[in-house]
Formats: sequence, structure tokens, C-alpha cells
Amino acid sequence: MDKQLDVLQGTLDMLILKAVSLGPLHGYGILFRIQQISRDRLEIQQGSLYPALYRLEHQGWIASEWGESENNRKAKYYRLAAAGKRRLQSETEKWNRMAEVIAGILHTTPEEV
Amino acid sequence: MDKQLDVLQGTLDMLILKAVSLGPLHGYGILFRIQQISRDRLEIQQGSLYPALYRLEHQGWIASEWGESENNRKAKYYRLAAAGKRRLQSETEKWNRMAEVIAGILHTTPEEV
DNA sequence: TACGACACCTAGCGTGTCGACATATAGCGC
DNA sequence: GCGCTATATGTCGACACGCTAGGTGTCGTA
Repeated sequence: MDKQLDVLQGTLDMLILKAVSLGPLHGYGILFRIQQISRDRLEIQQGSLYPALYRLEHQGWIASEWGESENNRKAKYYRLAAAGKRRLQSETEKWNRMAEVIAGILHTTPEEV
Repeated sequence: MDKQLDVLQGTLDMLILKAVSLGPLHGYGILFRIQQISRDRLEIQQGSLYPALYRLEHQGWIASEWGESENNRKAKYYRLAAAGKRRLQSETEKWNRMAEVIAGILHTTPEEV
């Protein structure tokens, strides 16, 4: 049981979009899905999640619908909207570029300066 | 001339430590060095740099000394302290773990859920 | 009927980056 | 000598965002 990392600032929206892109899900379930697809190395807090969901829906990237959960409780199901799909893609590309840039910097040796 | 990325929140300290680790440098020069080792894809703002330098020195990760720049102006030169070297290493490892986790998430397919 | 797991939400805080501004000086063209 | 640009160091307020810590209600089970 290794320690979990905090979410890197600026990546939460992308992670949520990705989680929802794998299939519609209610908010509470998103917490577990992110934990799952990160293999227990990331844990989202509820106090981070719900404002983010509001943000994403407000932007038109996800859409919600009240429904019933597997446990017979009312739950708000989110699905990825078309704009959200595009957004996820552009954020992913941006992330890849950023990760590449930082990796490059971290591998720079004094001789290269 | 492609567009430059904003600094990812939480990575500036690491980037500065890395820049200084490549050889002592004054603040103004750090801006250019980071631009250089990122191959012009990252640009640090002065309003971000100087508070960060204060932060890093306050933590004992870098040390400063007033000197004279190549252009005969007074400039504060920073060098990496021993604690900063350790810090840079641990931040680098943390970044690598995080990048790996996020890459894994982004590559998850619906079948794997 | 008490309790824990499920499911939603909000308020306030801390951190960190940015944009805009302020200050000072060396070197250069005129 | 005068103004301009590049060099160099900062400060300040605004703002985004994730976290901690709470609060509400309901279902299933012991």
C-alpha cells in the first residue's frame, strides 16, 4: 500500500474527462474509477470533484442526467459531450507536449548549456 | 515560432532548481536558461520567478551572492545548495512517477475498465 | 433502530502563477 | 548631454484550483 500522490494542479479536468469517456458514470463512481485506472496511485477528494464537475458541465464538456445507481440511490450520471471529447483530446496533446518538454529539461546536462 | 506553454503549476521550483544546477546564474539569466533548455517552448514570467527564488532561498535550496553580470551590472547570483540538490532529485522522482501515472491513465481503453 | 456505505454538495483556506507596475543603471545613437 | 533600449531586481493584487472539513439525505444490514 504505497502512498498516494496529490493530483497535479491543472490535470484534474483532463482526468475526469478521461474517466467519463470510458463510459457514463455518476460522480461518486468517478472517484473510484480514477483510483482504479491510476492503479491506486491517485485519489481524488470529493471537495475537488464536485466543483470540477460543475465546472466541466458549465463549459459544456460533460452532460448530466439524474438516474438511479446500482444501489437504488438517486445519482447524477455524467457522460462526455462532443465538445468534451475535443477538449479531452486537446488537453491530452497539451499534456504530452508538456511532459516531453519537462522530460527534456530534466535530462539536460551541464555540457549542453 | 510556435506558441509557448504556461508553466505547469507545481513544476516551477523544480525547473529553477534544475536551471541553477547547470551552473550558478543570476535571476534574469534563469529566465533565458529555462527558455533555452526547453527549446523555446517554456517561458517564465518575471512575476513568477522572483517570488519563487525567494521561496527557494528561504527553504535553503539555493544560496545567493551579489556580483557583477557580464554587462557590468549588479546582479544576484544563485547557486544550488546541498539541500537543493536533494530536493531537485526528489522532485524529479515525484514528477517521473506522476507522469507515468497520468500517461497510464490516458492510455486506458474502455475494455480495461 | 443504529450504523456504515453510498451519493450529493458547500465554504473557507492555502498555494502558486500571472499581469501590471515600479525602480535603477549601463551602453548606444544622436 | 539626452533619450532610448536592454539588463536586472523586485512588489502587488487578482485569480484559479485543489484540499480540508464540514453538512444533508437515503438505503441496506446487523
